Amino acid sequence: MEFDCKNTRKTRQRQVVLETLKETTAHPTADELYEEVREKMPRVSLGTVYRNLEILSTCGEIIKLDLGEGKKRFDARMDPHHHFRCTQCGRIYDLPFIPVEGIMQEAARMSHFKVTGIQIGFEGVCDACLGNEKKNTKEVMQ
Amino acid sequence: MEFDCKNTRKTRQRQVVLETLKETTAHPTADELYEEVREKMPRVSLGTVYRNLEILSTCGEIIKLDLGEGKKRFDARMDPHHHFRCTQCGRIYDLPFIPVEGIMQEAARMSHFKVTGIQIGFEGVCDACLGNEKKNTKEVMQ
DNA sequence: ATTATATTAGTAAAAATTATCAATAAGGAG
DNA sequence: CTCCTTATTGATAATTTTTACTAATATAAT
Repeated sequence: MEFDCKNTRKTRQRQVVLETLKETTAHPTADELYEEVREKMPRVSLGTVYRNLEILSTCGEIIKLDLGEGKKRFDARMDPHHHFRCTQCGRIYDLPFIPVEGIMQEAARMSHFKVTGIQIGFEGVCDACLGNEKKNTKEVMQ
Repeated sequence: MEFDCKNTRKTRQRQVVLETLKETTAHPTADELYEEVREKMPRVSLGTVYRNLEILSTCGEIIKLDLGEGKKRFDARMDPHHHFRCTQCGRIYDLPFIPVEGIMQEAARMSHFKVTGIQIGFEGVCDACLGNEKKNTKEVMQ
């Protein structure tokens, strides 16, 4: 039942998926990453990208993000940090880490539940959109 | 382009959707709420439930939640509070509000972005699952 | 080299959500 | 109340995102 990360094999596909994700800071979706991986491995399948992203995140090599867009995004940056989504251009930015242990402890204290994780997503308007309102979504996306 | 909440009509379907959501604290998905609404209005369509949940949340009458499950949930409780998802039984619990202005200001200060919103979702193990580990998912869901 | 099995490509299917459209009904004007 | 505009509905199709299936292949241990 439990997935065993020690029994995974170092396949070429999995290496390319991880390596390609590490090359970007754009927090791509599975489909977006698939397009990039295809440039290196034209015969790779979308299912393989999905499967490897799932395995890599389960095994703690990458992070699976859900910023409330109805699809998942992935991030190979593993040091503690937060994410910010610009509501105008849709870009996802990294934000430096802000300690959240206090909030988690407070939540645990009030609920008596065992709080093991916290998902924080910031949203607002990014520098580019603040300074240049006339750029539309298409022009600044990705 | 911008949706105008003042031009909406008070339809029977919209009223029943809102009223039904207000009757529960289970944070139902659109599909789950559809089943409940059908008991009062057997001929209502799933699309109507989706559409009204979208309109009601856009107009600030309910809250749309995304706790990273790959589907949206809805909440008619409008006072400030947080959400906790039990990773064992899947239930969503309300948690009292914990002030988050400090974190938002810190994020804005570090990024120089305009931070307008923050999504926080806690996860862990709830009281019921902590105290009674042998209950499985099926038994305790909903 | 042999072997066990994790993984793959390709495809189908599932799940969640959105779009389409003729028919209906809300709500304002007269 | 009646007429009229148009927001909304039910029914269904289509889209989007993700997962499942399967025979063939590749990985890594023996």
